[in-house]
This record gives sequence, C-alpha cells and structure tokens, in this order.
Amino acid sequence: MRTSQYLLSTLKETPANAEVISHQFMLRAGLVRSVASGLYTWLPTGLKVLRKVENIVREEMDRAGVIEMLMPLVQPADLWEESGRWEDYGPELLRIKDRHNRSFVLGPTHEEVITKLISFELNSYKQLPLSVYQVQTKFRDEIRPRFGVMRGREFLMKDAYSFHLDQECLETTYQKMHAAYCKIFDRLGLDYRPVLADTGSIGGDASHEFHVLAESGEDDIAFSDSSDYAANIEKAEALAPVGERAAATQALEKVATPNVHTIEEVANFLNVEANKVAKTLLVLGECEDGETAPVIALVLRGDHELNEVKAEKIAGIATPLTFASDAQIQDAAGCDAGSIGPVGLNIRVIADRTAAHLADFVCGANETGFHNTGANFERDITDFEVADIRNIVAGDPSPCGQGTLTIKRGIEVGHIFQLGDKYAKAMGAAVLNDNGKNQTLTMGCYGIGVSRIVAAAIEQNNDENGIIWPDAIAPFKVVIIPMNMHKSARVKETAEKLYSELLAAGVEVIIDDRKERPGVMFKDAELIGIPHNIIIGERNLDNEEVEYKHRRGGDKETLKITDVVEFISTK
RNA sequence: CGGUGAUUAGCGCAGCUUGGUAGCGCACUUGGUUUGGGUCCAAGGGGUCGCAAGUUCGAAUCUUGCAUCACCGACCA
Repeated sequence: MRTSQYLLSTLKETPANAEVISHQFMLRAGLVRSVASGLYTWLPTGLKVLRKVENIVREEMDRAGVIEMLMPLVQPADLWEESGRWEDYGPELLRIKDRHNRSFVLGPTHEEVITKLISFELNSYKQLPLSVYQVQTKFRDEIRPRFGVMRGREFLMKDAYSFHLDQECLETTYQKMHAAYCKIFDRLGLDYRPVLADTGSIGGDASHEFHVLAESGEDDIAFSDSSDYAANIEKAEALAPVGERAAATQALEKVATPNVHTIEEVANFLNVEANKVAKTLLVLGECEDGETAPVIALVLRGDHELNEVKAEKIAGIATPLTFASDAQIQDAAGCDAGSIGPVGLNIRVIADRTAAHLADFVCGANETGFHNTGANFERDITDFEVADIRNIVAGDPSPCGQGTLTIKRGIEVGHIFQLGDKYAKAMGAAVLNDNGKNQTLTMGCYGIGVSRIVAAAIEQNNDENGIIWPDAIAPFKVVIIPMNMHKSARVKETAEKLYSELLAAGVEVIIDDRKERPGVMFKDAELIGIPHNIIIGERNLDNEEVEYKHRRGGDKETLKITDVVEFISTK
C-alpha cells in the first residue's frame, strides 16, 4: 500500500467527545468514525485490524472443530415469543416492523435462530455433538453507548453454539472452547484472564468470562493472590467470617441521630467505625398477580456493598431487584430510608454473612432520626436468615480457600456459557436417543466481542504517541519511511526496491510516499502503531544500509539493504 | 431513565454577559521556503452559528420548545 493512494485520515487533535484512550486513538489514527451514538464506520485501517482479529478467532474456531455458518441480523418476532425473550429481554432489544406490519427484531444474539434451525436439521443422537459459529453484526439498543466501539450499539461478535445429548458431553465441549479461547487471546497478544462469571440474563449453569485487564474496564475482577482463582465480582463468593459471633456486651439503646442518614454520617455522629454499623436496605419480594409485593430487608455491614446479582438469586426476592419506594419504606418500617434497622422489623430479614457476625452494632431504629446502639443478633433480632449478598472487597479471603483477594479492572471480551436446555426446550430442539425416545438437547454458547477486542487491545497497548499494536493484529506489519525521497533519487530508488521486494515476499507493507517532512511521517507511523519501521535516508545509503526501529521502542539498528526482506520475514 | 455539560468550517475552539459585516489555530488549495521528529511566509477556498418558533428595525448573541452528542449514575453484558 502507498500512503499517497490510501485513506490515512489521521488527526492531530483529539476529538472533544472521546474520553477513553482507545476511543481517542481510534479516531486520531483514522480507524473509525462515529455515525451516530454507538454506531461507527470502520475506515480502511480499522477494518484491517478488525479482520485480523476476526481471522484469528475464525482459525481457532475451525481448528477446534466448530463449523462456520451465517444467520440473519433481522429476526422474526415469533422466534423471540417462542423463547419467551420477546417479553424478558427488555428495551435493549430493538423491535422493528416491516411494510406488512409484521414484527421483527434486530438480533442482539442468535440463540433463537440457531436453536430453531437445529430443531429442524437434527433428528438423531448420532449427529451429536455439533458446534457451529458465525461472525455477525449484533445490535443492542444500549441505554448509554460509551467508550467508542467498546460499548457500541452495533458491534461485531463471534457467537458459537454447541448441541449435546447430555451434560457430560457439553462439559467436554465447554472445556475445548475454554482452551480455544485461551489460544485466541494468546495469539492476539493480550494480557487476559478467564474468570468465573455469573450467567446473567442468558441463563444457564456454568460460565466463564474472558477479560482483558485494563484500568478503563467496566468490570471488577477478584483474584486470589496465591492461587489461580479469578471471578467477576458479581460472582465471587464472600465467605462467612471464621469463628463464632462475639457475645453481646452492650444493652440495646435508642439514641437520637437528627439529620443523620448515610452510614458515613451515622459512623461520624456516633464516633464508631463504619464496620460497626449495619445498613438495612428494603427490596421488593416476588408477588402473585394482583397482590402487593412484600418488602424484604437486607442487612449489610456499613462498609460493604450489596451484590444485586446475589440478592436476586435468593428465593422470594423479585427479579429484577427492585428497591422499595419511600412510601413502601414508610409502610414497612415506619421511618425514612436513613433510619431503617432490623431490630423489631416485622418483615423477612436477610443478613449478609459478615453482617450477621456483628455484635454490639449500630443500626437504624425504624423511627426517623433515631438509631440503636448495642444491637445484637439472636438477642434483639430473633427471626433472620443469613446469606451471601455482598460484593467482596480487596483483602477478603479467597473462596477457593487459598490466599486473599485483590481486585482489578477488566474489559469483558469473551463469555462462555453452559446453557442447559432452556432454549432447546422452548424451541423444541430434540433428537431421538439410542432408545428411540425423543430427548431435548443440552446447549452451550460462546461469544467473543470482535470489535471490542480492537478497543481493548489499544487500551492495553499504547503510549503518548499512539497505538502500539501487538504484531498479530497490526494493520500493517512494516512501514517504509523514506527521508526526502522527492529530492533524493537514491532514497526513492531504495525505498521502491524494498517496497516491491517486501510485497513480493508477502509482507504487509505500507510505504509513506507522501511529499511530507520526516516528522509528519514519523508521527503518523507512531500514531497508527505499525510495529516495524524501515527508515531510509541519504546518511546510510553510502554504506548500503537502512535503519530499523520497532514501535515498542528499543534502539534503532542499521541493516544492510540486502538483508531487510529476510530480517522482516523472520519477525 | 435521573443528573451534568455541550452544539459556531472536516477537527480543536473564541465570539454571546452589553443584539448591529461570523473569527482564530489545525487541516485543505496555490506559490515560495524548508527537509532526520507535526518548518516558515504569503495568497485563497470552505460556515443554513443544531432545528423550530418568538421578541426586535435587526438575533450566533435574548426567550421558549425540540433535537443531537458526551460524561456521571442506574441499566446491560
């Protein structure tokens, strides 16, 4: 490629509405342009990177015996009604109508289409197991798209689905996929971790997420410092404190705490640590049609946060988790939100494991402007349940039993699920087993955010001058930067010679043949992040040499012109 | 959806308070100059001032409504 015939589209200045590094560099390096919120055009350079990621994913899927196919972006509403997700998926599912007023969706994922297809295509257990994948555009009408292509509304995803007769077979494929994913992220050259994950709204049993570690990530990942345990904070279990709860030593006492609401204010006002205060949150329980929802109290230690995913899973608590309104709080506790406490509360009380370990603690007195001190479980609160409902915090013991947890930020770039029979049952995907009986299939699904990987790779690989691509996904392998080739016939001749030799050797090379000063060419090459730089100048030509520099840094070296092609080919 | 802020040339911004010929830098075109890290000089081209209504002799500027974009939160994965 010649820059003179290419759409380079680099920007000197950072566009005002790009916040994160990857978004800024993707715009400045001319990888993408925004069309509307969460919708992007991929410019030539960006597309090259996107395709490289896609191809690595494709190669490893193929190698793992997964078969490629392609499903439509637009899907009929019937399929979604059949799976139940027409109702369950919510407004993120973009619903559209055609000219005949028939309802369709823009596919946010393809479980429905694939499961329906498989229900027609497969008849016998002898055809199992089967794994298929596609690389397709997905559309999710995110409430707030952000960070460029990191969380766009339209994005490129690899989604794979596997079909099995039983759980054991599913688990074998799941492990193969796990290994294939590790291979993919290894090849991409990213610093990533597979972590235990919650299965979320897609449902199912077991799940791992693959995270690229980066400060700008939207997820918190918990790691053990002395084992390979890693889990999304949504999933990481908070163990019960060891030992018995301390015995009560203080009497229960009601104290006036005027205009004191938050845990911080309560702790300051009463001069105690936040970890000696219990906070009580009221949420709604499940209700039958027509009934008023019951209110349930969740008790946490003052310095801990509620884990909504864990709370939602407790039987009787409404999904999605809904906090009680001010009126419902008044009704259930008889006070404002800042003064709720478990003592004397006449509703279901669920205490977090750590909160349940408190003794002589402070809590709301269920009277606006008052708190209790010296509160104790068993003595003052007789009827309560204990559950793990908090987020783990750094320093907590690891659930694996080894070491303590630290927390890092991650960008979710892959997610694998064991789905079970949720969709197979709903869509009637079954085969005859070896007894000639109909048997519902068991499924797995496996996603990789292809376009998100491009952004994640930049988050992890950049400096003040621009992107530093991992070699495997760089848009070009080599850039030839001739110094003043419009003045020097020797430079021009050498540059052109090397360019055609590299092309002939199958190397992805771009030559900067613009009539620009050297500084401009260096800056652009660095911004775009091309790994290998060949610099050709008069000063080295007398020795039949050119300079070589790697984007990642290190000293410039000189190469004999005759050695360049081989040198680059071995990189 | 709640909160905050923004919208003036392709990009980054000023002008608005106090209404009166729409500006600057980058980019672009032309000529010259320079040539190992975003040269310098000169001359140019390019704007329904987000949209609509209102006030006014006159609106980028004041008023109202709407739209779009971004960030924080909630949501989602």
